Amino acid sequence: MTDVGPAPRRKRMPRAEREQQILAAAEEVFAERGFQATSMDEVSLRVGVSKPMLYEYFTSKEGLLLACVARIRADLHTATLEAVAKAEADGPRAVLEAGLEAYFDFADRHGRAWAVLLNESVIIAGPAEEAIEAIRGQQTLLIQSALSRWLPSASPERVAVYAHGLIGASERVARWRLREGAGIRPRETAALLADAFWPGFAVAAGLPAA
Amino acid sequence: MTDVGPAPRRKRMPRAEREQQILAAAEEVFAERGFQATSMDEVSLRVGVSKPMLYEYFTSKEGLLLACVARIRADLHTATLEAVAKAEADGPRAVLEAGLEAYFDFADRHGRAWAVLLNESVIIAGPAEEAIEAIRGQQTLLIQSALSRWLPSASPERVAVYAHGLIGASERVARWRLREGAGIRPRETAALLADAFWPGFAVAAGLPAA
DNA sequence: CCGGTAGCCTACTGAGAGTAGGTACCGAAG
DNA sequence: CTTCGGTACCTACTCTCAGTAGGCTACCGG
Repeated sequence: MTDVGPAPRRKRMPRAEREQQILAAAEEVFAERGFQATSMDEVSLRVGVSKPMLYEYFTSKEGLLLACVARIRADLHTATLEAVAKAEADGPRAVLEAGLEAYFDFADRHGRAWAVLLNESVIIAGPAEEAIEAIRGQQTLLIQSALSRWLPSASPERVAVYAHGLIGASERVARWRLREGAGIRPRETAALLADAFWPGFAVAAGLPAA
Repeated sequence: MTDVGPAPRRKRMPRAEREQQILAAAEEVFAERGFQATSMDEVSLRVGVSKPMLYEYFTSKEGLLLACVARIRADLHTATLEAVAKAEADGPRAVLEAGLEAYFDFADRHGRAWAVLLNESVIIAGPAEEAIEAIRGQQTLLIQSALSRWLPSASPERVAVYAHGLIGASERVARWRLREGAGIRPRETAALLADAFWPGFAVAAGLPAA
């Protein structure tokens, strides 16, 4: 029982920095174990900070998840925006493809973290569910606005269905790629999915489907 | 402290029947509260049976969820099959639309139970995740086989992407309908989503996109 | 050098998943 | 009718883990 002093006493650190550390650790653990099987004790252990800190900064386990989701979604959002902006000049079909490719690429790079944080582990039933849907809503809005620019004559319902359909399709295809190992690259996947949707968009816009 | 005997002693019942009772109650509670917030105690209370029974029959909380998922998925599967079979004579586009309509209709009828059991609450990270994906796989296979009949010249990757895309799109659109109240009927929703996908299918099949 | 506060901790409570180890009931064999 | 076996069922736990109460300490401005 050679007790070397009362406690190791971690180093102090400004709040913002600690928050980032915690988020990084939490993202890891969530990705490894999934939300359900993640324990706050393990996260705190991995950061090297005590549990009440996590609650101080993120209120609850769901809060912590939510913060992770918000962060990774924001990254996804900017990545997509960037890709889309670059393709803008090449016309709508190129934009669609670039957006999809950015998405699959992002999913590839973030592996299970992407799957857990943005899809499966969205367990929550209460207010957090709303919050997560709200975050997803940004993405939907982005697509909806792009769509209604290209399809000015389409009804709002049509635009909504197309936008949500596109998002759902992307998510599920990305998930499939993750699970099957999928020897098919983001670029080709994007092209295939664009093939599925583009003719529909073209028809709705009154253009030839080619 | 007027204790009226040691316990009310429920009625005995053959296993299969009890299992159905339990599944019904569990589906209710899962739908109301979501997986996370559902307690086995509450389920057992609602069935009027003690907790160890649930574990005897379903092994774990995840096992119970899984059984619910399997049951509701099976219902969905037969509903879809039926609708599709009826539309078979009217050609592929009709089949697509009928399948989608059956899906949205099913989601409408089962409300939150559908959302929780088939989408959001799929929390699980371990083997249960696999099991759930496997169940979903049936549906994917169904669509894939239909697709490869209509698009005999398409590569397997293309068929896979289209199939997963279609499923993802349906799920997300159904979810959107559920959340927004969506004053748009299953029939019209199906037509819109079919509009989104059909031209792509037609192009892939080498037909006019009309 | 002396508050004030922001970052941090130990040590608890309570809820709920899962289990050990029985008891009551029923049909069949003796 | 009685014992035997099996199946449905129960009470009363354990243990893990989210979340909290309450206090200590390092650092900064005055």
